[in-house]
Amino acid sequence: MTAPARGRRLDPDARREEIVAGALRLFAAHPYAAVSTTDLAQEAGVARGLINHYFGTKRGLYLEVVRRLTTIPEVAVAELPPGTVDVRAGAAVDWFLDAVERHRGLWLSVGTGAAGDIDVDAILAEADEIAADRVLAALTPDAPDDPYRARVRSFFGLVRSASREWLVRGTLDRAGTRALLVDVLLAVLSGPAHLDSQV
Amino acid sequence: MTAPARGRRLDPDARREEIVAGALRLFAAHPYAAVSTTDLAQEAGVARGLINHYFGTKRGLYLEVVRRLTTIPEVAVAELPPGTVDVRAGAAVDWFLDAVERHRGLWLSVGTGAAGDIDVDAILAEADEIAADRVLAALTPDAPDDPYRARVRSFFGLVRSASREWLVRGTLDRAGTRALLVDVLLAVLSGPAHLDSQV
DNA sequence: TCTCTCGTTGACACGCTGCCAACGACTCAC
DNA sequence: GTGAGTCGTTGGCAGCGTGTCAACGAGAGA
Repeated sequence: MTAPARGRRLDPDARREEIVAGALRLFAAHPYAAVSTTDLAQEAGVARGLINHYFGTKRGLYLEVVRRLTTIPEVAVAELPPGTVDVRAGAAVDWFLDAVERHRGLWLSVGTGAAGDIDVDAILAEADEIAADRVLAALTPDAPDDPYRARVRSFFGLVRSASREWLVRGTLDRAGTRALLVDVLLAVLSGPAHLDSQV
Repeated sequence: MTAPARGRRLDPDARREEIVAGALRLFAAHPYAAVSTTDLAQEAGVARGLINHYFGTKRGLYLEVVRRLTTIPEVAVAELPPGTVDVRAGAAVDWFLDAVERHRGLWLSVGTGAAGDIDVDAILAEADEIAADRVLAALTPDAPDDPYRARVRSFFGLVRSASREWLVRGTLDRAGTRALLVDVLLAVLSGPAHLDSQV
């Protein structure tokens, strides 16, 4: 790392990017409260006040980071193989597990680290909404979305828990995680048939 | 509320209880960072320093509160009706939904509010472990626990998400939530049959 | 080279947390 | 009943972290 050349004038967008990138590293490694604005400024090679100038608040910067992380990657599910729902669901799960394995640390810090604050919940809800749309479009293009969307969003909660069992606790291996996610995803999509037989 | 009679000497256990009770109310209503030790002390009718005396840290008190909330209620699943796994799972879900509906605010603040800090995760993991044992003992008393425990713990992640869909977002009604939980619980318990057919 | 714009800096004020020594309510022996 | 000791309780202190703000100066255009 060469000398950051403090005080250099930068394009606002580029500067924002640098700060967000640094914050991404710190928040991925440490919990929110353990990261100070001093740390954030130092990581970005910038004066502390600049954090507030761009993001208003340490919390504002954090929210921006969360938004980046949870926004679904560009590569969609367009390249899923044709076939039965089972096959396509399996492929989707495989794709997801690859992505998680690649960004392991970062993804865990979000799946684990968020929540509790209403703003973070809103961001995660927004991200889940998008992800749910993609899943529904890919796996049940014919059926109406509405009855299933909430079920799929709920499914993402299990996805996060299962990821932790796999990556953090080691109580599931990758194969076991895959099996669980496929089992449950199919169960989620096969309902709400049980609505008829409910008490 | 009568005058708290400040400075009155109390049994340490009773005092701890009062502080925890007050903290319970505050943390249920506001996020962690929005609650100051001053608030906590005032709510318990006590000097601020006493918080540190009993719990060392504001965080210590918070952890104690989380522990109280997540520890599974005394009433076990012993009174589930006999019958097929489907019937018993349905009854268990109904029991759970009743409990959630009753403690709505508190339960949401925990299901939502935790995570991010390793200590909180540990407490929640401990609580989930206990809950998983109860579910397994009630629904699959014969089968060995090990292959299923991680699957059931993952299931709890979906339980939390589905609760939020139901109580917060309103995208699921109680019947729909029940159907989803039963569907997924049965899928979770019917595996890991898919382990054989995995790619 | 001069000037203007605005990205950037550093110091200031304030709130919150954890620490600690002194206070005094309660207990128990006499 | 009275005195002394115990320990629950208090309030102020020191340090840290955050948000604000006025001033600086790097870069662009004339």
